[in-house]
Amino acid sequence: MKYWLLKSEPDSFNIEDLKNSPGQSTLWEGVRNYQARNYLLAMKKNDLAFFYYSNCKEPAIVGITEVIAEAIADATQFDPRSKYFDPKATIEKPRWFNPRIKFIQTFKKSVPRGVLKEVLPDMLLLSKTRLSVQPVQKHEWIQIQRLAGVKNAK
DNA sequence: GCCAACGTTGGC
DNA sequence: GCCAACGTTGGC
Repeated sequence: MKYWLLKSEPDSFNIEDLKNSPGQSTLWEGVRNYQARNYLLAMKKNDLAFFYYSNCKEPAIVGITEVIAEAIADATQFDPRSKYFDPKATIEKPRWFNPRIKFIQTFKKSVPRGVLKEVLPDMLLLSKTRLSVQPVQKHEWIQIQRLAGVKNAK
């Protein structure tokens, strides 16, 4: 099983929005960066992902989601009215794929970027500023849950 | 709101 | 294929 981190701007889609979605799940659409794309393709069912708030007052990891379906062709790439439309993508050869992720929990105590800098200074999140999907190491995963005060961590 | 980092585009 | 120009991300 692998661990991931997904960035979202809380003004556009936050973890409450995910919780309130049908089935408490959503397709992770709209990523148009090749490195992130490769990570999205590598996200497999049962993998877990942190939900991170970017571009906001207090950037932080706020909760946990689980991958429940993998590598679904991103519908927005075929839609000329979508801002994510990709004229080079075809139904036969899609270029962009989504995992479906499900809400697991919102941390009672979110873990701010500032704390991550102190405790886990080597995290990819702190150096790869523009990568919206990233892998998380197991020891980082465990440590962050501890910082968030999660009991029965997995 | 500023601006550094960095990915993408397009002319040559 | 290089690289300047440009656009976006995202912390601060």
